Amino acid sequence: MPQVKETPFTKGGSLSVKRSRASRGGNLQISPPPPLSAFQLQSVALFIHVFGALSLPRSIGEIYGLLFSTPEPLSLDDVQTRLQLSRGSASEGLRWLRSLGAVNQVYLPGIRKEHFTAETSLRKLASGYLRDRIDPHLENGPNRLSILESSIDPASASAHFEKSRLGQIAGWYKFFGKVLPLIKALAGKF
Amino acid sequence: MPQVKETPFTKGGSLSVKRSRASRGGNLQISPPPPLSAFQLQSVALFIHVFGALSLPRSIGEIYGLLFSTPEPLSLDDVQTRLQLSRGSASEGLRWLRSLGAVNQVYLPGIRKEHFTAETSLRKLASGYLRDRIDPHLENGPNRLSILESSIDPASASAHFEKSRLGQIAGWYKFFGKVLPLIKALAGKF
DNA sequence: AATTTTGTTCAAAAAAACTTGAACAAAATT
DNA sequence: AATTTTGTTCAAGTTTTTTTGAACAAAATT
Repeated sequence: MPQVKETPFTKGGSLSVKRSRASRGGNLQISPPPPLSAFQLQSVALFIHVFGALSLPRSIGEIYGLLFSTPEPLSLDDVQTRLQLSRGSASEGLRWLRSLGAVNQVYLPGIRKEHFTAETSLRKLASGYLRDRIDPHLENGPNRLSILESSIDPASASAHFEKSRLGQIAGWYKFFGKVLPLIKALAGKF
Repeated sequence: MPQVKETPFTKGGSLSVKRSRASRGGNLQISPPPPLSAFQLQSVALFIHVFGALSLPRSIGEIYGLLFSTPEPLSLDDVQTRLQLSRGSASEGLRWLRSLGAVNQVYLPGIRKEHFTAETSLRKLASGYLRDRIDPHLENGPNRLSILESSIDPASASAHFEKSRLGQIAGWYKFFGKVLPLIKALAGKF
């Protein structure tokens, strides 16, 4: 049954990082990754947990946690080296966070690399999450309902029961149709 | 990056079941599993999808979908044979659903096996889910916040920034503390 | 009290999700 | 236009989650 992972990083006091290495291309000279501050480490742990509650992968929590706890915008490379994760994870994780609106792209004058910061507005975070992860399911609702409806044989003995179940589901969709906008609106006030 | 599985069962028209067998103990005589009606099959598909949106396992969606679409209470064995899943999955899935309050236990006079029906009250479903899967994280909030707070070195240059982040998170917790009860209350009206 | 029925548990197997890193593409610099 | 820098993609590898099924436990029936 479903549950949230518990790892060294997630537990209160742990202050070290534990992943296997990746060093760019043929780069022989690796500058030592800048160690994370206590605040950064705790933030990363916190967000691994929070994102885990939504069944999102660890790397996403790590990345958001790092950006959240760092005043300056960070580049892909910064994220990769500081969290010791692969380029692939860093890239895809950042992209996912960006698409959700949880991470902002910052253009620094005179610097080529793209840089990123954490979006902290609850309104943007909530509406991004709902838009990307929940709304699509609701939009499918009417379609799914009609498929279900067409599977009822009106002549059968169970037709009455089945129609009442159908009504039930319709009510649920209505509920979410009302509640989600409400949540988005309320999030704007925090 | 995170996504929802797409399987034969999940797609619109598929009307067959596809899992490897399990037949009780040394039972040589297997009665053929009663085939699911079109309505049941579509319901199962629907709930696999809905539960999948919450990253819950397929078997949970199947079980709830079957109970939802069946007028009579079903026993563990009924569930197992009709969905062609293992005893273990059926047992654990039912237990999980029961603990959430999404499935009700029904005692049928004169019948030994426990029987189950789907709970369809939105209020009970929503509050069960929130209670089991979300509330625990919020209860941890204050604790996590204080850990984070204690990781700030007040003398450091970044202390100001870090404190503002801390305030941010505190605001988020407050938001959820307000919104969750509201959702539960609203669910009662549907 | 032996047997049968019913339900749970958990180690091992299977499936799904996540991560890695090397190959590729695109853009900027030399 | 060659080279370097930066970023993405995706097949293969790893880890985690889910499922299976056989062993066990508990209760009821014979």
